[in-house]
Amino acid sequence: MTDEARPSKASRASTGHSSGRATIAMVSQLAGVSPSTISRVLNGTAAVSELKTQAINAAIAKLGYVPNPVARGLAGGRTMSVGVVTQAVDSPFYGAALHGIEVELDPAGYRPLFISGNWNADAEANCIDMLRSRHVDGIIVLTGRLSDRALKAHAKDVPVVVTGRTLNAPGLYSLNFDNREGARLATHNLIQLGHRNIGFIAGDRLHPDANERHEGYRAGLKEAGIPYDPTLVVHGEFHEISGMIAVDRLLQSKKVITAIFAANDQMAFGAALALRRRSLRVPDDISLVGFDDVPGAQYASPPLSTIHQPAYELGRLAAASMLQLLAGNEPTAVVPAPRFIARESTRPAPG
Amino acid sequence: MTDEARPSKASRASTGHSSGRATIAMVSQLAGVSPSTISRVLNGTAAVSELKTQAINAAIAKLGYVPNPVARGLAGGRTMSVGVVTQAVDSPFYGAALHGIEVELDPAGYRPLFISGNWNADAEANCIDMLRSRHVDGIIVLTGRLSDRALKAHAKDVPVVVTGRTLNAPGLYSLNFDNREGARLATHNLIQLGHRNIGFIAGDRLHPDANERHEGYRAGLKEAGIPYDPTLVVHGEFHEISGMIAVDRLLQSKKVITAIFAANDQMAFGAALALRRRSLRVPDDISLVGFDDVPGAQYASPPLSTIHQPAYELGRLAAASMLQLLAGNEPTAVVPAPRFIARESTRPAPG
DNA sequence: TTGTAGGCGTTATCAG
DNA sequence: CTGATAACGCCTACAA
Repeated sequence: MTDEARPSKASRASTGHSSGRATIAMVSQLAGVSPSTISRVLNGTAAVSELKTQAINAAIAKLGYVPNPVARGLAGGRTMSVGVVTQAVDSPFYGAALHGIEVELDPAGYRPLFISGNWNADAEANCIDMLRSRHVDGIIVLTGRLSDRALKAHAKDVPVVVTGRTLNAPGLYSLNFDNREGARLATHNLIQLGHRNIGFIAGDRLHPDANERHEGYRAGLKEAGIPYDPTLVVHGEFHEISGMIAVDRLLQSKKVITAIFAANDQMAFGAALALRRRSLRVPDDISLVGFDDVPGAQYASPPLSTIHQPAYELGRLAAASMLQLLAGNEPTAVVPAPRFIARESTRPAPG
Repeated sequence: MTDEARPSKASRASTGHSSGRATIAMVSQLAGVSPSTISRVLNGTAAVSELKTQAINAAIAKLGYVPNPVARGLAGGRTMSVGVVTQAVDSPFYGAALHGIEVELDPAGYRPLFISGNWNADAEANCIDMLRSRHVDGIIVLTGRLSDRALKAHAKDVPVVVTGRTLNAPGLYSLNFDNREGARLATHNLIQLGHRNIGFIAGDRLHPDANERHEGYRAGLKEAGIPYDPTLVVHGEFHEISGMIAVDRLLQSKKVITAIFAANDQMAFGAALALRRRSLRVPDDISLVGFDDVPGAQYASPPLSTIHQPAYELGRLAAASMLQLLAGNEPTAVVPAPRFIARESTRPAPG
């Protein structure tokens, strides 16, 4: 039923393969108009008489003509593709963002070209070079480590949208999630539940997000008048094992701890497992809060309370902004504020 | 202004590349050789004298020349990109596979062009059309719903690698993971632990994998002489909620059940949560086994026993096979056999 | 408003 | 072995 369902396309001659075969020259002949005029109606480059426009559109429809992006790219026009520098195609977080980008770009006819930078500034620079050699029409950088300067430089040649930082420049738009506020919120909620001895599993120091979240933790403590105790803070590297190790360290310190806030969900999962190994129950013995709200958080045992980071949405916004930039408009997207999602890994502090 | 902004080009130590500004014409001039000859050494299209070859290579290095893939594509040569039709960029499983593809393709100079088919045959057909209009050099289809016939037809024009089915044709290579054997293995292991009343949470009937896994469950039962009881089987749709609902249904039947085998990890997580809600403990009261071994399985609470499906590896193998096809060789990749990963969600049956 | 001519950077097809 | 000479399919002056 896959193929039979498309008799119109199947009936077309040649290879039996549909799109992309017809060229502008063929349309030109069928419509009795010069190729340039066709290009004009296609790109809205100049006004074309109503009559010819119709003839052209008819011919295009009849031939099932679709412009060849490759030729377009060579000719200096648009490739209809936007490069996306991500950090890891796997990773629940980036995966969702990429999905959002794809969904938003698609109806506009653009295709994303994903490429992983692997948290490495040099690699990212290469990625961008590669994307530019491929003539992408725009570049979206998801939380890269590239310098602001480099980004601005690229923005002079091609529209750039970057997430994870705030940066203004012509042809450049940035979308920044408020990590600090998110972490403050998490801490605040724990405090509201009566917790005062809150362990913090921080992220990789080299990671900007990690530092912002750390700040947010301190801010949350401060506004409640709780002194910041460095011995309650352990640094991890954003993956599960870090969370497990962190819990061991936290518990070794013999300090009283009734809650733990991990700088991302993955470390929170690791922490949950480590606690389980020590027969400490979440949330009965210790409350636990994560950050990101990855897909798995909702169905973890117990479901993890966390700060929701709108990854999918962020992807869509980044793509939408790119589309606006491409259209010569000023992007207007605003990143949603962090939200605390109360699930079952938190409960009021004892006493 | 574009170029002045990059004074550090030479100072970039390691990769020392510069973005593809230099053209073949420039190399031609510097080396005192015709463009065609340069193309020849670049593609190994024909033998070139040692002397000129060196001059050319020197010029290329000096100019930091990198061929323009777009122009290449137009000229009928290779685009150096291979299309990848996946089902969902997010999804831990496909994410890992995509990563594997990217890693394997990269050193060969090829770039993957990802596009999601969203489990829809028509959408997949469009994806492929789009990829072809973009002149990709090859197409990798990850477990699509496209008909075998359609795939074979495409393989006539461009190399195709497909996973999730077994299919032979010229220019086409398939990589199939043995789902049936994996499910048999899971069932077998549960039986080895003494379980005889094993509930099965099956997957979406429309999904080939689901049916194969269902068969494997039956095979495992049969080889142990345990009769297949349809009331112990509930169909889900491969996501967590399905797992939760399935557990409810399974428990309502009032049958004795000491273990549950879910056709994928996500449903297993859902099942774990539903059991928790009913105060049934895993594995103390009920053993649980999943399928896929997604990244989160290892750090779930408790860590989930499951069948390891080598997603990353599969991606690499698919890409490697594509590279072989592209080189005109016969692929030789073989998918690793399923393995049962014993973790902490299973234990011997009571009694 | 429209057509013509040239070029984008490579590869392929010819002759030598 | 090597160099001209066409394409590839489209866009953008320039001219009409």
